[in-house]
Amino acid sequence: MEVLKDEKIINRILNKGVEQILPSPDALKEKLLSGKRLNVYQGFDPTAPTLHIGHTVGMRKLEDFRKLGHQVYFVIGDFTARIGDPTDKTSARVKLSKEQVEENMKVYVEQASHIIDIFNKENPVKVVYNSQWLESLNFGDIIDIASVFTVQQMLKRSMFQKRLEEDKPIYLHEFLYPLMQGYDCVMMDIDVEIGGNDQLFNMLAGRDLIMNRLGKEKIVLAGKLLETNDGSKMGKSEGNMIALNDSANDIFGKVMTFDDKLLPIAFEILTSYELEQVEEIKKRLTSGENPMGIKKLLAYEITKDLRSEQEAEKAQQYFENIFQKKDLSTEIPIKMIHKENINILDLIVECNISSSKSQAKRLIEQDAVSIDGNKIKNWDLNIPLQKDIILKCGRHVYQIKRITQ
RNA sequence: GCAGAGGUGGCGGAGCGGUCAAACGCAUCGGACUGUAAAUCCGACUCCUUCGGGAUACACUGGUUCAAAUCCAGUCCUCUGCACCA
Repeated sequence: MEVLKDEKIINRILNKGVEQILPSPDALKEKLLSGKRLNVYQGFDPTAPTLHIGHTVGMRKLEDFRKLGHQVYFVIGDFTARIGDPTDKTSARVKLSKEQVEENMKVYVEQASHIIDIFNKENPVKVVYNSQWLESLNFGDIIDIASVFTVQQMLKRSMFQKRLEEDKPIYLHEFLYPLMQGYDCVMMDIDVEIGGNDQLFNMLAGRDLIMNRLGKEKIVLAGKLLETNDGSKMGKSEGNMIALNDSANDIFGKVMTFDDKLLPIAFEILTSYELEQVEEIKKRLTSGENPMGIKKLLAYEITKDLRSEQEAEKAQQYFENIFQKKDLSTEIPIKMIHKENINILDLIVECNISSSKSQAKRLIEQDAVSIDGNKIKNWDLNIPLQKDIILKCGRHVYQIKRITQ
């Protein structure tokens, strides 16, 4: 396949959502203009049962490279996942079993295909598993690789520093993680590696190794992370981590809980908006426009890319009806109950809103629960299921239907 | 191996014989206010309950006591220092 030099795409690769490019943006630009077909990759460790929205940032970049005709590798880090990346962890990570990892990676390619045209006819992406080469390394090979790095180099990492200060253990195998990632690069003869900025250290390790082994300079492209400099961010701990297997309604809803300050960065890294359009958004925000409307636009864009236009439209309607107009008549998740009547506590537990009856009881005491719009005050209430009812509990809404057998 | 310090709820971290389901902070969840934003305020935050209570919990296992997260013994684990350096 011929390599294109589309100015617009190249510009996007170099600037949009980029935190830093090493050794320099010019070095990358030069390679992109050289006409040579580059080997580009990002690794995804199957440590969780689903990819999340943070992963899509790199995937969009990969797609741009693919469009230009470069060879893109979608690397599933099935081996590295079992070791555990120490990045950002102030304590050692529990190692995953081979079975867990296999279970997790099942859906990764399918999910990624929403963003990357993996099976494109002209220029398909190569999906590879790093256990393919890492599993067969022997101790001699590993020592060989390890000899390229120094302990001082490893200890530079801030989270190792932190653990040293806190007298927490650093296990030897944790030093090996960047080496493995570096070895991936060598095996695929990588020209450009893409990853989040938190992956910088690991990616740089690969630079050293590939220089040592193949005598060539790998370019590292570190993407921006979804956070603001005052600490607002999206993540699991914020409760609004968007998993790629979330429903359209959930994706839309979770975006709506983003902190306003995240809007510009979110448009830049999570949507297909061009940088000029992102500037436009920023202007609208500073001009005093209600951020809510802009956030809806963001939610729509993200939902559309991850699902489809139709689903995004439906999700927006759902959101507006349920949460803004407080109209409970539109489509809401349906829960089937096989009984004629049910205790309110059991019902809440059935719907997975809370995991225990005690907790459900507390929710009722806190005025969180309503049925058909009426607040529930007593926890010993029996709910007759002669007709469908609407259960609302905090931000969860369910329509309850009875199944007659 | 020796010596010292230590292991408390999702996390950090008090408590050091009864009033401890465990201070305080963070995170989380509800409510108020809103835009399912932020900020702020209020409340909740082991499980079960016939709502009176009950059952488990402070690394593990035993013991002492009317009574243990708190005292004793053993076990496991972590950290620090020293020793060992094949």
